[in-house]
Amino acid sequence: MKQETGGQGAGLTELEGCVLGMIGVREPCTPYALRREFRESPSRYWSASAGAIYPLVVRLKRRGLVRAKGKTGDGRGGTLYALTAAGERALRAWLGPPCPPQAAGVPPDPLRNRVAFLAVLAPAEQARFLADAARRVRADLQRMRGYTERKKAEGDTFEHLVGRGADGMMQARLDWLRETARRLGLASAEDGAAP
Amino acid sequence: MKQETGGQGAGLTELEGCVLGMIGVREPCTPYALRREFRESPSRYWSASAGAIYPLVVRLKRRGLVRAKGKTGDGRGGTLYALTAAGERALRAWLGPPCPPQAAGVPPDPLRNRVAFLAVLAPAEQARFLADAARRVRADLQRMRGYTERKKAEGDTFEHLVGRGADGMMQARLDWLRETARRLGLASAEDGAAP
DNA sequence: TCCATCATGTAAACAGTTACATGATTGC
DNA sequence: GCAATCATGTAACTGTTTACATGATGGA
Repeated sequence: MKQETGGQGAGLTELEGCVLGMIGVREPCTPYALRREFRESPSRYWSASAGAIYPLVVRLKRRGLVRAKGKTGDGRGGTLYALTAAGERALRAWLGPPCPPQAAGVPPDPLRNRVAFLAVLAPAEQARFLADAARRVRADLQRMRGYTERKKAEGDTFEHLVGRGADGMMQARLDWLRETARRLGLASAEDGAAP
Repeated sequence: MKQETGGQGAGLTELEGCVLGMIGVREPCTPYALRREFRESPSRYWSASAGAIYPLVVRLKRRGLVRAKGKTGDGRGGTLYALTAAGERALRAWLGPPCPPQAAGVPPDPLRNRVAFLAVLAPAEQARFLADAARRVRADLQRMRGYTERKKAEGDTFEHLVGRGADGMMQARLDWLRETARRLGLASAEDGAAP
């Protein structure tokens, strides 16, 4: 999947944009630090694998968007990277405005995909599906809130805002799962919903 | 990107699961009908390209999950497909319960990705970004609501529920953009927000 | 007649995945 | 001394994308 979401001539993948942004806000840093960031993020969308990050950084370097800026102080061979002037321009172009259509549009949701085909299940199974989904969404919401609180405590305003955004989405999904159960005339099996 | 979100031994991509589900709820149908469905969906996540659908259907056929079931009545060479017993089992396994962790987790959001790096913009540009994003989200929300209303009028309960889910997400994003502007101390530039 | 749509494919490119591999360093 | 982490890569694979291609059908 190509996943191009950059505005006009940007030509940046969503992951490339994110990596460029991560380097931008905490220059200079090593690719490994980026990997750690991805690994600790509550979103499991990207794998944070070495096979994704290192070739990507090489790509950005070849395009002249980042440049090596020395090594880490400790003896390990960590290469520090920073944005070039072109890199900063590319980051701004990727960010927008204008916001690319893909970015504003309805975000994908695997749960929504599944509900679309719930007709193939018997009502009792539909109820079980919805109850199970709600339980897991609530669990992930709790995990995520820990992350958000930690970021807030660290004074990271923007990462806190990101967490608030994810929070709102998860809350919306919970409300929607409840509404879905109600509309399908199923016992919603509400056990300990968070306020 | 592999995108495996199937439960346990399912081994189905998200797109494969969706196609299997689409065939399941409206058997029998042609691959072209699936393409039309994707094209008319308010979600622009998948391209609905021939290069995605046809090889995918061939894949499902080779795995014994779908089977050809005659041709369309009109003279065009449309091949109708339907689920096999194994296909129905695979669909149920993909749907869950149990709901795979990837499905319940925080869904990706390009807007959230961008807000994470808003620090590289000056406050005035941040305000412009947020206003532009909100405007576009509102526009997409309107487009999407047309689709949802149409589905409701057609009596398609589940597609209506899917629309309601997307609606909730978009609404949550709008609220969040507003909150973000407020927290950053920016003039939110509220022009004609939908209730 | 002509154009849009129906209908099915193929080919090349590419991003991101899993898995494997190596070596240095820190902490116990 | 040993395990975990730091740090950087490589190799094979696969799903999806863009772009191209063909032919038949329906309506203006």
